[in-house]
Amino acid sequence: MSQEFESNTPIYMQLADRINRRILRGELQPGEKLPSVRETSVQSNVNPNTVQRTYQILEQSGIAESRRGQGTFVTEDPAILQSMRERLKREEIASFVRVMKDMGYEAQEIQHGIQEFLEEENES
Amino acid sequence: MSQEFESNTPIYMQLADRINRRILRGELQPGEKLPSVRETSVQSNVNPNTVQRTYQILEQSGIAESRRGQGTFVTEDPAILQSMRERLKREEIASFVRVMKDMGYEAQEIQHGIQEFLEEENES
DNA sequence: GTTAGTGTTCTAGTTATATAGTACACTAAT
DNA sequence: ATTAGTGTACTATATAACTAGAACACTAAC
Repeated sequence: MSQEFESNTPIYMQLADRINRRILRGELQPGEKLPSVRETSVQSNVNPNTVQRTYQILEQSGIAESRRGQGTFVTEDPAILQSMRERLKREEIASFVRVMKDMGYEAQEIQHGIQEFLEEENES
Repeated sequence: MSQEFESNTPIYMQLADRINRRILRGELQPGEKLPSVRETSVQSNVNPNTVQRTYQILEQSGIAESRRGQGTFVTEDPAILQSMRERLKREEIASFVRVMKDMGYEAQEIQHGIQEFLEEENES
């Protein structure tokens, strides 16, 4: 159970990221109910308050919806999920490319590095 | 001058990253002297103590060397720079790929996404 | 209307970070 | 020897972020 958390970034953000990705990759379906604040709190071994902040973030970003007395649910709107998936994809790529170029790598080297890595990963 | 700092990560780390990358991309040459703690403090508008921590990190990672009474210098050893460059490259790629796969993207989509991004970037 | 389950809010404490100020240690030049 | 310039170390303080704990508010089911 309960994966560990890194110390450098806030737990509620790490938790939000994890849930976000589970939704984006379809592991959690649109309209599906997330575990309650308290249940997640126990399972992840963090304070309910921390989970609450996580759910608050998920709601603000539009990917989930909290209904008092009922629970927190993945948004029903597949368009939101799709656009968020595209946006995050682009952001991740942009950030990655920026760092690589900042280290002095050119476009071709970046592409080649990725390709090489993916091939190696595939072999093992 | 003095670029701004983000609030989420420690200033001394952001500063270390910046200098690190300037070294890796050759903007700061092996053996070159970095500005003194106090000078950087003024230029970046942060406390000397914060700069000191930055330089301490750079020294611990082996990319720079501090000599009491003289200053802090980029390492003379090109092998260190080269291996560090390779290591960071690989780490960045691995981290990027992990996140992308975590969002549900397959190898091919990742490569394609990168390619697309780089082409767009080239046009503008 | 009572209860169990849910999200929400509030107050306080802990910790990490940054800063401030001062003093020390060493080097090179004069 | 003195001086100016450098890195280093220490203590104390302020502030913001994170976490903890408890209480509140709402909903659905019985």
